[in-house]
Amino acid sequence: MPELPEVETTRRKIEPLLRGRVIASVEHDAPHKYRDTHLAVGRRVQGLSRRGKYLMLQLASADAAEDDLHDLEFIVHLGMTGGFRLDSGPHTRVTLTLEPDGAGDSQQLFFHDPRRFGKMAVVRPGEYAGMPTLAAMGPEPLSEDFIEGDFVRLAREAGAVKPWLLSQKPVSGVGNIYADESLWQAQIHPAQTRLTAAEGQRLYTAIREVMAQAVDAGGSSLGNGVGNYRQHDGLSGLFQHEHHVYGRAGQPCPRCGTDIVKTVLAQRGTHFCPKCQVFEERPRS
DNA sequence: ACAAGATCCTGAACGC
DNA sequence: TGCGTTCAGGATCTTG
Repeated sequence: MPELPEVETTRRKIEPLLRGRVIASVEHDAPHKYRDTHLAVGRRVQGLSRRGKYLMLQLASADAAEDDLHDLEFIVHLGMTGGFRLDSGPHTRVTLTLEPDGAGDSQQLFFHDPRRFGKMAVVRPGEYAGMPTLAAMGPEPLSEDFIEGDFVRLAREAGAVKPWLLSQKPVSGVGNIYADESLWQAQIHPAQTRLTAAEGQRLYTAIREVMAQAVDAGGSSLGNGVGNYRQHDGLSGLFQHEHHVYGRAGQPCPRCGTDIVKTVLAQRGTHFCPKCQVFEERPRS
């Protein structure tokens, strides 16, 4: 469920609750999904960062100064349905308890994850063996590391463009919703292979624009389904109101009025405009 | 090397 | 109302 905009929104919202606090306990079952969390106990959260759809809490010793380097990373992946909440509930999978800070701030944060696809692990900084997607993560779409020329060059050799984006290798953080939205904006068919330079440039720009707008809107919250993304305080994102194709099968394309089509590509629901996004056969030469 | 499929899970929505 | 089927925003491992 959560893609870059939802994970970034989560980061911004929970960082003030965690920064500077010492972790008193991390309680959960299913240790294979939440690895080495005991290493976080007694450590201070120096800050929260994000890579693609992964959140990482920087941990240092409890007596570390504010600007000391962290020596552990507490990595969180929200999976399809994970999110942090201020209250526990039937789908609470992990309970994070903080040492009192004397300011009366909340002492617990609950990781809620109905489908249990979320994962956590405490590792030494940068040690991402066992997390191949994170280890091979492409550049952040909203950073200076995301370079148009590099992206266009890679896209010329790529297979079907949507699965290629979902691999997280050409660029990080793009999931099913934002892949469909970016491809619609760039007017490229989701199954198109071997993008032209013009297509690659349009897609590069579209990804940056769509991601920036979605982050500004606090991400997308969809329907009432099990995977409905919510912020820790129960608030919804607003970007679902800006969707042009995702979840709009049978409704008119905002650009040309043709009915939006939904198909399945790489086992993912895929929405596009059959008139604006035309597939062209481009065999490997 | 790459693509396609199966797998991990649960619950909401839909059809009969 | 009740039951079975289908579907869901992701990552990863196996198979071809």
